[in-house]
Amino acid sequence: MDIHQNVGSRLKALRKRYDLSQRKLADKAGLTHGTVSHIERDKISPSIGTLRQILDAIPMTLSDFFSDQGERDTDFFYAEDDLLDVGSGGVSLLQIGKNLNGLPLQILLERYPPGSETASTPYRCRSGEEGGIVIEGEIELTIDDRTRVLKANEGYLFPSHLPHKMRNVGEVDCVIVSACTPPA
Amino acid sequence: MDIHQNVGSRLKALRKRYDLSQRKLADKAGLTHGTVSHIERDKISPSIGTLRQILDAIPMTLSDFFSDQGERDTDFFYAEDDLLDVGSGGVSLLQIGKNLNGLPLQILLERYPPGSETASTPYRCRSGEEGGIVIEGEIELTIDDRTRVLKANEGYLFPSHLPHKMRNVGEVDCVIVSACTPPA
DNA sequence: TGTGAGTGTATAATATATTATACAGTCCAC
DNA sequence: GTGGACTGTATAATATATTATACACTCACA
Repeated sequence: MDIHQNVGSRLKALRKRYDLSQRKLADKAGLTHGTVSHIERDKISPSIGTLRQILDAIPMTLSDFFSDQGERDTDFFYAEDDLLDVGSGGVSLLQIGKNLNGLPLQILLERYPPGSETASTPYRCRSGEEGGIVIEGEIELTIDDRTRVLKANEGYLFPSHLPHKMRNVGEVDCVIVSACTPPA
Repeated sequence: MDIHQNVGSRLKALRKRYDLSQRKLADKAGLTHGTVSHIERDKISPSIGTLRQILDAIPMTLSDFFSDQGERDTDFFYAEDDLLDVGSGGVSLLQIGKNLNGLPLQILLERYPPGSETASTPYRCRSGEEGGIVIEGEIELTIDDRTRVLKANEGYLFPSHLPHKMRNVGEVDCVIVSACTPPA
């Protein structure tokens, strides 16, 4: 009963972030504040049902609760210089936020020069979704053996675990805004 | 359907998929096979520690265990006509995918005419993140009492539970690509 | 037929989680 | 100061999870 690493501190941080007292949270969840106190101090390992009750009251999913969520930025705005380039080769991938660890959302401003492409590796992500919208130019997108060319104002959306590949078959840069969750 | 999804059937399917008997799994996890049996038939709600032991033996993370991996759309590509307008007033919000129910990711192509704005209501979302990138024009964005004007290629990212408001204070349309998770 | 090695289930005994309390500290109004 | 409404913690009593069994069933093989 000492092996539950961080359920307690996680719950406490979560509760604080939503500005709830142990009693308020316990009321919403239909539990007693003592239980919340026990859990937060890692005195007990709550049952799934109990934790689900608590998270439903916040609300938050069990999956999100257990996905590592570190401290988050308090800086909400990002100038162009604040975007972090995580691309390689000729491809530019500008990411919103430098410290995404644990954040459930990654947004990228992508620019593909003519002829450039992303690796065709299956790139086995965790469960999650990935999608985007083409802003300028054209891109050939292959998802799980299905290929299509997308133009400006067209989009895509697929589960991240599928192998996928981007290739700019046009003659001008292709600009895409993409989002995926959770970040790999 | 996921509110009361049973841990039991999920664990049983998982165990079967890895071709393990209740005893083999229990041994690996350092538990008794009776416990596994109880859990699979939903006779008990296991403690987090116990479930973690079991999943470690498979292995699988708690987050992945609770993440819904149900059937989803097999249509990955979206032409401009396939985007669903969920906006109101003068604001156009084109959503990728018509049937997002249960999907953890919503991507929007937003267009704000000069002078238009989104409701200033706190708009208390579920937990999650929301962010975006300005493509054209300028937008005045207010997040939790902080206000800033963003131009093209600038972005924003914040936890969805904070009150926020958009207003186009420029003289041309403002185009934004945004993403949020989970969809409200 | 058996016998042995598998399966999963059912049930008391025991360990643990959850409740119902009491307690101590903080903050604010008066 | 004093009272009241909050915090969060600590500890017995109770409810529940987990264990240690026993049991019934299937399948392969002699």
